[in-house]
Amino acid sequence: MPTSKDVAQAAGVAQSTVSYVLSGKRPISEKTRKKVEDAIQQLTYQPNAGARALASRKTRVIGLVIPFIPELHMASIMEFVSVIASTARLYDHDILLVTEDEGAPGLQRVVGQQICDGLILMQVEGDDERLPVVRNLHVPVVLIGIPRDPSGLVCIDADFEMAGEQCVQDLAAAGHTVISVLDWQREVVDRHVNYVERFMAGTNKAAESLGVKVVHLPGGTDRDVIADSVDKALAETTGVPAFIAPDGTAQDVLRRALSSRGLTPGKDVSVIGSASPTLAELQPIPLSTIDLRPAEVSRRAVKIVCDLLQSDSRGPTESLELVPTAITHRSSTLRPSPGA
Amino acid sequence: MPTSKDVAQAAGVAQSTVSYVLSGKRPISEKTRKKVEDAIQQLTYQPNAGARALASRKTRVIGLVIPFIPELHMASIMEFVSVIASTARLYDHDILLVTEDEGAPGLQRVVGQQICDGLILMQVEGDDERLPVVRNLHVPVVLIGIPRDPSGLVCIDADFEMAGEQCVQDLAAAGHTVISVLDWQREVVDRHVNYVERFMAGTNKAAESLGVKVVHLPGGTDRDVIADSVDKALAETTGVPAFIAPDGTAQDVLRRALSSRGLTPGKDVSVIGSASPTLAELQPIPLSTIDLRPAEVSRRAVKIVCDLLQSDSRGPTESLELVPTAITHRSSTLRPSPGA
DNA sequence: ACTCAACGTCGAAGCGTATCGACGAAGCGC
DNA sequence: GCGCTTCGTCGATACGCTTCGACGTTGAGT
Repeated sequence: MPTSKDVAQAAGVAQSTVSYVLSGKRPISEKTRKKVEDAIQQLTYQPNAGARALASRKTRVIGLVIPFIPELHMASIMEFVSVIASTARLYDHDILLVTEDEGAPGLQRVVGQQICDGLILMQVEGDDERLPVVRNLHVPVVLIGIPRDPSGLVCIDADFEMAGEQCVQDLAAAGHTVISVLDWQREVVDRHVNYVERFMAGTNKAAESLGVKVVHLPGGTDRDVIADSVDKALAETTGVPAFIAPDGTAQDVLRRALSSRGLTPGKDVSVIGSASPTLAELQPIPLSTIDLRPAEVSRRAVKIVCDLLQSDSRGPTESLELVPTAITHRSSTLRPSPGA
Repeated sequence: MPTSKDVAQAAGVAQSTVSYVLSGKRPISEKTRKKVEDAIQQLTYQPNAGARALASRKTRVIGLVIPFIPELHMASIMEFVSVIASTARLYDHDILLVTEDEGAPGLQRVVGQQICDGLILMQVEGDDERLPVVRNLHVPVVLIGIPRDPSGLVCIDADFEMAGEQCVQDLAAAGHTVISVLDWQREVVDRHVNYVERFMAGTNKAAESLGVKVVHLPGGTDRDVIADSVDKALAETTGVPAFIAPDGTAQDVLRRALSSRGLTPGKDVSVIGSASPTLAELQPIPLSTIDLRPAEVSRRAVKIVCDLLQSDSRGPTESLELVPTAITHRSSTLRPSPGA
């Protein structure tokens, strides 16, 4: 592998000049720049990341802590991961995977060994055990998800409360007076993942202001649980029943339960699921969805870390961003009745 | 951040001694080792990755090239990613994400800048444009998937041919004489991903030796396509129909098409889907599955790279490993009739 | 014509680790 | 008791880059 010294030699300049051509941190004459760039081309020189990191104290790597619990909707997690990795490249950074099972020590490891310049944590719980550690890490950390106490932390997430409101408003506008909301899986609820509560709060708020009734029911992927929830919902409803299934994993089971009871979404029942535009395409039926904007959340998370990295802010930072959500109508919900 | 020099000072030894304590590459007396380890503890010393990489010419990082095309079954991709990351830690390595859209230049980048010591590529196509580059990279590369010409490459994958055989054998044993196989999505088939062909070959081979009929039909997630395929299959079948859906994305749509025709899996139709044990749990019905062993494939891929890394083999290596698959019976298939 | 400020380039000093050769101290056989 | 190996430690150097201070060169201003 050629080094910058080889390039310097080939171009007839000093090694430091090569470095300045690459970094642009000092003015270089057009003539010299050309000589150096030609030499780089010819030798197919690429700077050594280790040496660069050692000298500059920047690795240009961001650690991404990913969850893998089957109860989460993996397709959507993957969308986060993928967009985060692509976006990081736009900022000339790379992504290092850290699995959630490494826990807090894992964070200390990658930061302590200076493998990463910053971190992004996914699936942050209400009282995440890693939070105290995060607060004391001297590198930028962005949380995807809002913990119970976000003080001293930088957080971003979809606006789940808005999402809840939008779903209820939408169904109310279509004439539904009783709306059933399937909860996330027990495993998720029990972790006090804050978005569950925010979503539910949104549905309640909208229900109150619109004078409709919202019924919360157990969700998940267990067939019997869902069947039970559906039966309860049907019992509570006089008109056309409506369901909101914000948890991606519950959608298939719900659809199945409805269809086995002879109910067709968009005809004798309304269903709003959750999916990004990308994933909605793959649904077995044209599902009306609430888009929780995983791609946008991912992009912003990366931007925030990179901005913090650049501003080199060592002081404690704190911020909270909520990304607006949006409903997309497909044929699984009733149209608003103009007469209503 | 403390350095090894600080540790040396605190322990009253030379810096090189600290290094030898950590690496174990030279004998160290019990007394000295203890002093050094205490100092490390006290200072919470962690070696600097950049400096280590620079001096040792090893980064302890493996690049993982991930696909993100919606047509793939993302939940299963995520299972690969997650297991690969965890396994890498067992070998004291980390995983750097490289997205597929960086293409061949992306590989040259991470290897050229010496960000990684080795690579794992997922979703390798039959005539992958990256193969010529891979052959000339002077680092270990493991492909998950088998290209058309695997010469000079190290490949691993599930044994899709075995999987195809097992599915057909199983359904034949349950008394089915006509078996319909849903193909992968067009987008996947058109990329000549080799596992598609291997799976189909397996089904044909078994069909021939068992004297049953295998019908190949278009798959994917398009409702109309699947509906069409189901109708064709039903027309071809006299007894109880049987379906194999090796592509995870097609399963939901297939189930829906069957149920809307009044067919119940395990009763008047047999269905074998594809899922790892982890993911099978989350299916809306107890689906009999072919397990394509993503976790095992992942573990072995990591092991192979790490072994190659250790043996430091610069010479061209070539190998091909197939991981045996297995069928798990749940209630979506008929039981073998003892009288048959 | 002379001063002074850019401008462009160079040399050298680190950054923190791994590793090689050297060297004193023991332990062995004869 | 002598030379010899083995053990345990040290000092020095190399790894490839960034960055700082220094220095020669121009061109503008007076």
